[in-house]
Amino acid sequence: MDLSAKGEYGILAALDLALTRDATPVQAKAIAERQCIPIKFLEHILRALRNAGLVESSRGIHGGYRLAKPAAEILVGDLIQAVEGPIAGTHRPHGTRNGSNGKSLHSSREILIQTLWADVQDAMLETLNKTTLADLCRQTRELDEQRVPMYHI
Amino acid sequence: MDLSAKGEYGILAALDLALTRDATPVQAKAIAERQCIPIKFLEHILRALRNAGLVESSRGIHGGYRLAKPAAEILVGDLIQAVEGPIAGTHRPHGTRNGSNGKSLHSSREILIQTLWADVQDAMLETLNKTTLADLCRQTRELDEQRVPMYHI
DNA sequence: TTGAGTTCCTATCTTTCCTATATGATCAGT
DNA sequence: ACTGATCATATAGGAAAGATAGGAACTCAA
Repeated sequence: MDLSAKGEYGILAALDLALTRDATPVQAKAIAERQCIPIKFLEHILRALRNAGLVESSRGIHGGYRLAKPAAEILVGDLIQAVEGPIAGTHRPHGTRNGSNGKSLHSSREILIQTLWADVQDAMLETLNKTTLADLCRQTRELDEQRVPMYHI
Repeated sequence: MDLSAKGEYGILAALDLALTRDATPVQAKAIAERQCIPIKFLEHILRALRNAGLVESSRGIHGGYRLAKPAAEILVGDLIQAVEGPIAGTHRPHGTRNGSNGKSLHSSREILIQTLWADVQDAMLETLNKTTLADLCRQTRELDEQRVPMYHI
């Protein structure tokens, strides 16, 4: 039950955009270098974020990416789902593969498990949606403040 | 974020053991047929459940499996973790792969994400542990009672 | 208009993990 | 000793994840 690389990259990329408050858009290349993400892989992730309406892009010589809304309005669950696909509603119990007959003898047990797992997914989503991108920004700055001064003394 | 076949099979197998109140142990073959699980695959799962101390086995001609404790004391989270490995404490952020130097520049962001995901795992586990095997038994019987009578009218 | 730099898109490759199977060893009872 | 079950390890096959390749489309500046 690990977080996928895709998911982690998505959060890191969005966090990078949120922390880089700049007039000009941020280029994928810059994000890739700062966050140590393979550039070609990052392009897919940024496209997913863009298709989900979380990020805007502009092309051409001074192109790049920026957040489509304030960081406080972007939930971590939005980022994960944009990149990894929807969390809920994808589970097909192993008995539902027969296309023709809808008999499904074991359905009661499978409905049970399906419901149980739906609860798990809800809990995951709820937890992810407790944190906004703005929260992550603040926490990042707090952590950095605790660390960087160590090297200045 | 689907439930793996392993996880589903594990729950189904345990549920089968719990519902089959019998003096003699239940054989893997019987479980496999009832729950539509490939027998050889089921053997792995039953072994995992046994190693976790959730199930007891006896060999020989009248061998088979039975629950090692009352169904009310077996949590669904126990079943899942027995079969799929521990849910928490496995995540390695993608920057922690360098064996030698412990500099880890991006550590603040990665610690952040790691903490966030730990919360998600906790939420999953908490949800899974809200239900015991005995609960699943009761729910199964309730669902079956609602269904079977339909065919008797 | 041309060229450079960027995003956008599709396809492919590589690796890892999941599912399932195969084979045989080990054990218990008749 | 024979039968029928669990136990253990190895491995095949396929799906998914991770990463890469190549070029089309677009924007702006010189």
